[in-house]
This record gives sequence, C-alpha cells and structure tokens, in this order.
Amino acid sequence: MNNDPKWQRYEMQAQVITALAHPIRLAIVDLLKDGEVCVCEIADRIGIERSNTSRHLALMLKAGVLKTRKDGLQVFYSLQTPCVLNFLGCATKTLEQNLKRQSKALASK
Amino acid sequence: MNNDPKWQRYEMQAQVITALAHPIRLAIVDLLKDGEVCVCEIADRIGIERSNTSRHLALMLKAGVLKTRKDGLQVFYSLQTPCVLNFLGCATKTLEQNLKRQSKALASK
DNA sequence: TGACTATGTGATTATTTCATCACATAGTTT
DNA sequence: AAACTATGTGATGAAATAATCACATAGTCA
Repeated sequence: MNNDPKWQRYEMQAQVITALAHPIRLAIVDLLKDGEVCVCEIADRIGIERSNTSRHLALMLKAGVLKTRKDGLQVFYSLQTPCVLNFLGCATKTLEQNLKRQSKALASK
Repeated sequence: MNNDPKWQRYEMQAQVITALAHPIRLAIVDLLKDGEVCVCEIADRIGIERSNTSRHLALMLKAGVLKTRKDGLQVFYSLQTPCVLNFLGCATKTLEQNLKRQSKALASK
C-alpha cells in the first residue's frame, strides 16, 4: 500500500487538504479571497499572534496553497490556487444538509 | 474571537474539511465516488484493518460527509455531499502547479 | 549608527490524532 | 443453540499538531 502510486497521490493530496483543515487557516483563505494581504494585517484582522500567523502561513505556503511577494519589510500573501475557496462552499453545504437532516429527525419523533 | 459568529463558522467548516484531511479518508472518498460500498470491501480494497476503517468512516459520518445504509450484517457507506470529490481535483491542480513552479525554478538557475 | 518594525524560527509544552489490540454486539447460517 | 461474520468501540501508546515565549534577521527611518 505504501508503494502504490495511487496511495502516494492520496498522501500528497491529503497534505494540500490538511493545509486548510484548521479554522485559522480557513479564516486566512477567506481573508485573501479578494487579493494579497500582509502578515501583520492578517494577524490583526483575525486576532492572533504574529508568530502563530507566520506558522500557519508557512504551512500553507509549503503546501502550495499560497504564494508571497515581498515589499520592504512586509510580506504579502495571496492565494496560489483559488479553487480552494470552493472548500469553504462545500463545507457550508455539508453543514446545511446536516441541519436539515437533524430537523427532519426531530420532526419525525 | 471565540464568540465571533464568523469564527464559529470557520470552526465548523474546519471540522468538515478535517474529515477529508487524511490519505486513507481520501482513498475512501475516491472509492465511494461511484456509489455505496460496505465496510469490509472498503477495508480490503484499501488494505487496512477493519477497525481502523470503521474509525475513519465514523469520523466522516459524524462530519456529515458520508451516510449509511444497513443490510443484514453489512453496513454500506456512500457520499452524503458529492461536492467533496472536488477537493481531490483542486488538490491535484495545486500539486501540478507546484511541480510546474519547481521546474521553472530549476530551469532558471 | 542606533532605534524601530515586520517577519520568521528554535524550544517547549499541551493537546489531538492515529493505529492497534482485545473485546462487545448484532445479525446470519448450520 | 452454537459457530460464524461484519461492524463498532474502549484502552493504550506513539506520533503529529498547535500555541507560546524568546530571540534572530532583515529592512526602514530618524
């Protein structure tokens, strides 16, 4: 299984998806949907420490989800693959369906 | 930040995405793309223990990504929200872009 | 040059996740 | 009823993840 090329693809894909599997990182992706933002503004807007922000950004950068542009002291991050925005939409759709099913389960009691 | 309704949405969305952030779980989703499959067949096709399979399935079921149908001794799992299949495609696109960028970086040395 | 600011990183600790073993439960078959 | 099969779950230990503090680096500006 570990030598299966199919398995290796799943592992790499999981690395990309894992890069989005955290509320802070989803907040960052959502924040970047309209264009690049620098680290300090990301930290301020989300309300977390800068060092922590850097780590989450580094993780997504490594996964290839984000890209950077330096300008003086600041580093601007933006989406490398905008299709990740669909993750948010699909997750929301899943949550809505869960609600609907729970309502139905309640009604039929 | 923790009381922000926006933040709570990110947390719930992250739970859904986390349900896919593992190579085994991606393999399962990919296996289910054409319809329901029972636990023992999932375990066999992927090559992992049944108890481990059950845990991964339970996690995705709880997140609302999968649904189940029982038939005698067997339990059949299928996709509750087929849009999660797009995650695989977007992850692949990201990986391809990473490769392209790395090739370019090599060529320009 | 020296103070300042933005970013990133090593070390540490707490938490979470994952795989496995043993076992329980429920339905099937003989 | 007894043996069997599919599924799920408690307990455990190993590994990965995340947050924080302290500090390093690099660029800016007085």
